Amino acid sequence: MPESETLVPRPQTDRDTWLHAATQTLADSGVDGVKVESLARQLGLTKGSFYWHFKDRRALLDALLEHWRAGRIDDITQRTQCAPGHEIAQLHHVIDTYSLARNQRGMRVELAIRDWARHDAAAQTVIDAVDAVRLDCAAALFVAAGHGVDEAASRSLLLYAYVFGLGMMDGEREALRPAASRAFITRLITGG
Amino acid sequence: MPESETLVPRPQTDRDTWLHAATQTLADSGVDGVKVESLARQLGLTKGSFYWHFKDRRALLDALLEHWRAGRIDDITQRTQCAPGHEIAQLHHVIDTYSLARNQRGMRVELAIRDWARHDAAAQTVIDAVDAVRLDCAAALFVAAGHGVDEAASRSLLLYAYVFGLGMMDGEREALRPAASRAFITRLITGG
DNA sequence: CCAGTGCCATACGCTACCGTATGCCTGAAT
DNA sequence: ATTCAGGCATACGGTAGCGTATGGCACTGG
Repeated sequence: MPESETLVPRPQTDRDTWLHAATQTLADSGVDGVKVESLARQLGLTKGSFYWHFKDRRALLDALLEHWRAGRIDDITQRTQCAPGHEIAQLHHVIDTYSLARNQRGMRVELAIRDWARHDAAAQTVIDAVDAVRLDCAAALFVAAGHGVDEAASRSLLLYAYVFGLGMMDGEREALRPAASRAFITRLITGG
Repeated sequence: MPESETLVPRPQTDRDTWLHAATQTLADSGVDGVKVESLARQLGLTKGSFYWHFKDRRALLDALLEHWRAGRIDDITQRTQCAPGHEIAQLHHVIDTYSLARNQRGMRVELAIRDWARHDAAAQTVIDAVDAVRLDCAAALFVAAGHGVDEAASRSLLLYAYVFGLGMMDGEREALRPAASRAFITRLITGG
């Protein structure tokens, strides 16, 4: 990843290296797997580097949360915009995006953070914020498609509970589910 | 907890004390929170006791998994039997059992094990076995209610993905969801 | 040529675990 | 009463991780 076209003399570029490695480890092993010395070994560095970029381990975790929050909210607002009349198709696309296990890495990060949030208030706050945006945007699409407000909220909740529940149950091997089954479920959720 | 009415001279009763405490900690803090010395402190004992009952920490975790597996499968087979003609009502009851957050402790244990299963093969095996039974039993109910086999499988998957996804998203505060919303979703899933 | 700062390595003390070795105590069998 | 095993405590060595202190090195501005 180049990521080298800024005018400013480039602040914190190596900080992002640590962040990226931490996110990867989070996805693979959960929060408790994100250890300073472990990441240092993995990056061919030492703790000396880490503690120059971050105050302590908690600062890394907080930065990770904030980065994820911003990225998710951007993604959601983008993905839930569409031309009038295509709302249901857009919702189908949202479901596919999550359950088709392309970008399965995103799902693993998400599940790791959700689990983390069960013991950590900061992570829970981020999850709540992201979920609120997600549910609001999806409900807006349902409303635009002609559903009532309450029904729109219910369907949105079902939609996200389903995709995350499926991500949790299916794990890697999602391709086993026949496409016809996924399509049936998608139609049931969206009412399309 | 008395638990003192057996005829046999009572094998491993204190072993179960460790198992129970471990399950509780698993629900509260995840697998990585289940530590031998931590549990010992919590029980007012020492490691000497633990290593008499268990070979090592892994043996405790395996026992925990096996205990959970057996309990779950018993529960499922019980809960999915019903008089002919009441299949959909029974499925509604299954959904309520999971999502009504009574026995929220069960959900926390379940989520902790599911997260654990992402890095541990033994836990994944148990999860797979339990899920297979769950999906089969639910699908059998849908079939008995008159649905086709494929649709029954799809609805069963949606049912459990929703229930666990909701448990993951809602966490503790499930009572916030209006009953009407839950009822709408339940009808959508079961087709009732 | 020198000072200063960004970036990193080395080395240290501390704590929390795991697992083992061994000793103490109590109750039941003989 | 003695023996013996169940059930637990104490004590030890070993590892992994956190955070700090400090030193080195490269580059840049003066």
